[in-house]
Amino acid sequence: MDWELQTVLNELTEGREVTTQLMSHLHPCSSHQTRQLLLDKILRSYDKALSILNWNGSVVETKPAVAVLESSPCTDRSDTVSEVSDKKDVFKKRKTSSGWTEQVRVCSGASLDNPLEDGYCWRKYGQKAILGSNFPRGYYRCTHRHSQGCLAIKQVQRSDNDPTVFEVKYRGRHTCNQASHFTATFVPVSAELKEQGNHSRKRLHLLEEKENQGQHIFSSFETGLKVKTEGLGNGENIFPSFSFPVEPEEVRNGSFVEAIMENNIMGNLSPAFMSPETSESNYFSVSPCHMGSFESDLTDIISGPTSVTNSPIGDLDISSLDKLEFDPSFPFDNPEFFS
DNA sequence: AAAATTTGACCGCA
DNA sequence: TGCGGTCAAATTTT
Repeated sequence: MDWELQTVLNELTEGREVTTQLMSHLHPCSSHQTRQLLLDKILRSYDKALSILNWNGSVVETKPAVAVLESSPCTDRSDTVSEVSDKKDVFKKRKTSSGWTEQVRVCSGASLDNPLEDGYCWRKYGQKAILGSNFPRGYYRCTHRHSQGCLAIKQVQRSDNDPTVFEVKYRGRHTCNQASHFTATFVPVSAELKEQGNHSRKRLHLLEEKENQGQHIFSSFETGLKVKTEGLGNGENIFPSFSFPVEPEEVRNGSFVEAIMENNIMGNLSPAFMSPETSESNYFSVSPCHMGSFESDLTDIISGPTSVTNSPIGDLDISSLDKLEFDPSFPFDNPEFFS
């Protein structure tokens, strides 16, 4: 069966199941948070299904309003469109709004090149030399594009002005399970910290360790990590990013979440990982001395917001419900989180 | 063997 | 026609 059709069916089915769950939670004893989570879950499922059937549909409407650096609006001719239209004429997907959901500037002195790991699994599908740029632009799409119909893509390009800076542009929405998993984990953390006056970043960006194009030049003299978030100057920074020293492997095998929980919620998170509360540009660095036992293998830890369209609320899924029910320390009782 | 990356070809838009 | 974005075969990595 066509993967998109299957995805639509799955999402609609899930929406129905979650709706059923919600019904059981309409009892007065059920918490408001739980009901809210279920509602968000439902909306997310429908949103995903609709986004496949019609790109111009509710996706745009339900996207969190996020300021975007549309420095290089691209055409609407994504591979998604062509792939889909090649397979099924009934699925005509076109975006009316061009442009990238966000742009993140990521600095790293350790390993500077290439795909910036951000908690999601990306598959590189192209690289292009850009006119006027010293460095090529890498094109990535979500690894789960075909398996789960996740349409998120990103571009990574090293800055000409500052070669230690990577400009990452995200586009599309992470609808894969991976997205749900991460947002569900991080958002509450952020909410709690915000409540306390600290302001951490929600998302992770980890630099991959690949070396090419001579980035060793930089890695030899700088190990500090810096993250700069841009394009979020709408007053409400929906993507306060979050940085954390975790090896990419941990991200992929799932232990990453545990690491976050242990190091952040359990109170071991270094203040260095906390981002200053600036609505326009979040910029902080992580000194190697904060990395503790991680530092031997950890060459890069970079953080930046991930796709704007990954609404933290909307991406919550059953895994977050599990946390709600089984992890008393999880700050779900924070009203801000559900607002 | 499977997954991921590389890289030249191809395509559409300006 | 050139450029940016994507495709897809070949190659590399896991």
